Amino acid sequence: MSGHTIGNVAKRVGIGVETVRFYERKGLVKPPPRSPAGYRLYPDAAVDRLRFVLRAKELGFTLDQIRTLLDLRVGDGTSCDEVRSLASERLADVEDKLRQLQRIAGVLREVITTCDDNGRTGECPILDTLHREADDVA
Amino acid sequence: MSGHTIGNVAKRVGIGVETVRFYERKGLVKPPPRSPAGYRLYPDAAVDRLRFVLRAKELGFTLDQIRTLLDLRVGDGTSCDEVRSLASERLADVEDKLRQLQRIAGVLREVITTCDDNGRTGECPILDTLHREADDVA
DNA sequence: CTTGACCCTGTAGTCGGGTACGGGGATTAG
DNA sequence: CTAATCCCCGTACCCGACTACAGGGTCAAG
Repeated sequence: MSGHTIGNVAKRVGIGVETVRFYERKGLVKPPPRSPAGYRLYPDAAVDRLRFVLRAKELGFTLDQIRTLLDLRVGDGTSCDEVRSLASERLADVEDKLRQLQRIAGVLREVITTCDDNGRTGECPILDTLHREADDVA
Repeated sequence: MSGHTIGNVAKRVGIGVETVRFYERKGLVKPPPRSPAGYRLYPDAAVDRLRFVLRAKELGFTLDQIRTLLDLRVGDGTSCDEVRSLASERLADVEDKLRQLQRIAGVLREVITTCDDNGRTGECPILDTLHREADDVA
């Protein structure tokens, strides 16, 4: 009735049931209520939470970092100051990643258009571009 | 004379010598010339390349992906079309990551300012925000 | 000409993040 | 009723990315 089985949830987000249980052990999804027979019965929110985990993972966050991201909601024992400073730390990480990615995106665009113009790879100053990029950041 | 020893290079970029050799085995840095005694002697470019690897890793690229990024310069045997399509693929990845990160950054900023306004965590609709975010993306 | 800080090549161990059993109950379709 | 399919728990295994030896050569300082 109320709640999706683990297999159902797993299929929705495109991962295995083992992985969902693994994330539960790691504290990334909270243990859901159980059916009389002991089956996990997930609320809809669990699906969203799992999707969030997967996206964050794609972006290079570790499971630990993702947990602290999600734990920002703790609410009761934690002061707003703590939450804010945690969030600020994460925001700084994220903004740094954004800057780096924008550089890489720029380089790739340059590579692509440069290649467009002349037909041969030998003339594409790709590694040079990557080098300049690397120097800039260094 | 011409070239930095592995330890020197490793210290400059802030990793261990073992890791540099590991990256060489993985094809992320090309084998440098050797001294008569067999010591690796790296050109300055190697330092840049290593820094690039580290940044890319931070951004959630696997070592394999980073290698293909760096191999874009191959030049001789590869056609410009190949290079362009590789670069386009990577660019698509990168742009996707950028979008996701921008969302997360937005959520974090919202969390921070919301927390600013009222003093207590219980009132910060943080998980709600994360949820809305997750729903949007779904 | 020795001592200490490097370097070399292996190979083995670690850690994060899963993935795959094995043995056993629950549910549901026919 | 029974077979297929799902779920439970626990343990063991796997892969990517390091990290740490072991055993031995090199080099600059004193």
